[in-house]
Amino acid sequence: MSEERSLNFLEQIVEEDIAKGVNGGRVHTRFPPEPNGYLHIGHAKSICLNFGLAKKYNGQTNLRFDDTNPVTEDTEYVESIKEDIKWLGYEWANELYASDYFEQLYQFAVTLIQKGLAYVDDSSAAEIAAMKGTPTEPGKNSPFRDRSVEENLRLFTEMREGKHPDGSKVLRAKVDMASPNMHLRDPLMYRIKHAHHHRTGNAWSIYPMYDFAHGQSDSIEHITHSICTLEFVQHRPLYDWFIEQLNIFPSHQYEFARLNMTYTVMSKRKLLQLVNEGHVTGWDDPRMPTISGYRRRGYTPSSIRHFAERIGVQKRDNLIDVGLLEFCIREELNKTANRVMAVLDPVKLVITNYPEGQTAELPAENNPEDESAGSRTVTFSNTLYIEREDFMEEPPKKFFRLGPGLAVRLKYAYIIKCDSFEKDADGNVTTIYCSYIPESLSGGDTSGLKVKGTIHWVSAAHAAKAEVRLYDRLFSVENPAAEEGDFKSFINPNSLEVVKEAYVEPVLLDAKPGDRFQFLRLGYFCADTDTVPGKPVFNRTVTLKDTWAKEAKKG
RNA sequence: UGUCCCAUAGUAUAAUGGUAGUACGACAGAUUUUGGUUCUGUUUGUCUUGGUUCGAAUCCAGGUGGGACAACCA
Repeated sequence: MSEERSLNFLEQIVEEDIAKGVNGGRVHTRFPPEPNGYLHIGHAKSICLNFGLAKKYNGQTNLRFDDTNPVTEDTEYVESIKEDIKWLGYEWANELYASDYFEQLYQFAVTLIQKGLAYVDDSSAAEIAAMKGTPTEPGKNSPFRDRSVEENLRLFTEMREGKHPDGSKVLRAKVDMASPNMHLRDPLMYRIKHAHHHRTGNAWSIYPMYDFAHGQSDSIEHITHSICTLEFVQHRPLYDWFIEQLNIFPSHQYEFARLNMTYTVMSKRKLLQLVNEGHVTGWDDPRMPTISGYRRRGYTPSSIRHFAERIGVQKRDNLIDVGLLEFCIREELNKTANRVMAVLDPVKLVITNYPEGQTAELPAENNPEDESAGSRTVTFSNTLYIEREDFMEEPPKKFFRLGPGLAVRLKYAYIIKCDSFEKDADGNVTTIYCSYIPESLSGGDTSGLKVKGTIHWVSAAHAAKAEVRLYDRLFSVENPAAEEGDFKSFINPNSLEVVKEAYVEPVLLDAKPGDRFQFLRLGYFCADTDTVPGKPVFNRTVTLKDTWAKEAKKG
């Protein structure tokens, strides 16, 4: 019965540790965001990894905000991050903040000073950078490197007391200015910032650097497996150094490759730019790769979790095809979304042999993949709207839709044949005239006729109106971050098309924000938060697979 | 002229010294009252050169290629 699935490299590490009895077999992970932006799909990978690992091995996961830089952080971000994690379906064991440990971290720093392993440096940022050397040249010792323990203690106390201005002093670890690892060249531990912190207010005028806070925070929480992305590989020796010198709980860090996805960008800095410069409407714009963006777009938590599972985890750089994410949401929505008819680009169709004013309520199944979804009725009449795209004046050979002399089935209704059509002065088709076959009604077809195509429609007199927002990829190149020049110059100008008045089945008037549907033959749509009673707004989550579009493109 | 990480179909990811498999994509066909879904089939891969071994994607060495590191950011 056991499912034979191979383990990813993190699961292997955890299983080996459990087998060896490391930490008594305990597994405790954490997800450590900085509250300076919204979570994106790359964070979702990390969340699924950290929470998923703990869940699988009966462990726990902390949510810890690494809030060590008061000037970029905000409670708005804290709240959005918590909401997104919950929405993804995960529960944290403890909600914690690096700022909870500020006093403890301060004491750690004092301990290092006392051991002669940290010193106050009065050099400017530029001087420190200059003395740092380069990756291929060793650095130089700071002239302040050999201050006495007493002087260091006094100055560090004064820094805490706010007696020195921003930038005038820092506390550095005394490691090795000649180390080939840049992060070991006397890294900064504390800097002076007379800034208001979202949780500690004005209590502190010094704040620990990430490198001095992160590893010890994991240690304080007794995190067993500290999982992060590849760029921190070379920081690990420093974290291990602090842990060893302070003789505290040895958390171990393991690194994986961050998620990259085609046709999008995945850095908070770039996403912030898109928001601030108005290229999108906000962090939750449905075109954004943020979790809140995907939520608004109509993605489900499970589709994102399945995506995270399918992409796997490794240490090599990757660029995942966004098509895989789309596959994951289609796969789910195909089974769960009710079908409904909507015409986005309408053209009028008149059935000349169907009595004017007569109507019929025709049964329509809600979901062919799920019988329990039941059925509804749709109103039929002699005047309909169909999709403009479903009619061609001079159709090519394999066009299985409407054209002069061609026949199609109207979904849930009759087979019709096109007799004629009218155009306006500009050459646009204005009305299509058809005749219907009375014996061909769906469910009781005795006509013996076979048609290749079935199209969707709505009755002109009975249709409701809705706004529909059609989204396409935000960038027009596969890997905007890798292109030369400003990534914003690769923004897809057609990433959003708004249909102000689409004609839809009246049932959609009752749609509530978050409700998901398949608009037959068009795609999956989700009622937007802008929806108000009687005036629905729909976001296109993803199109259906369209083999005809592909065929047509081939020409 | 440094240190570290990495290298398997188009994209991801397995195979943990013993038959190179899976998913997505692509292509072809069947089914279909959604050109959807479903089903069947096809296609394409171990960066390179040596070494160890009865046997190497896997272990070792050299090369090549990609990535990371010089924020008082995280």
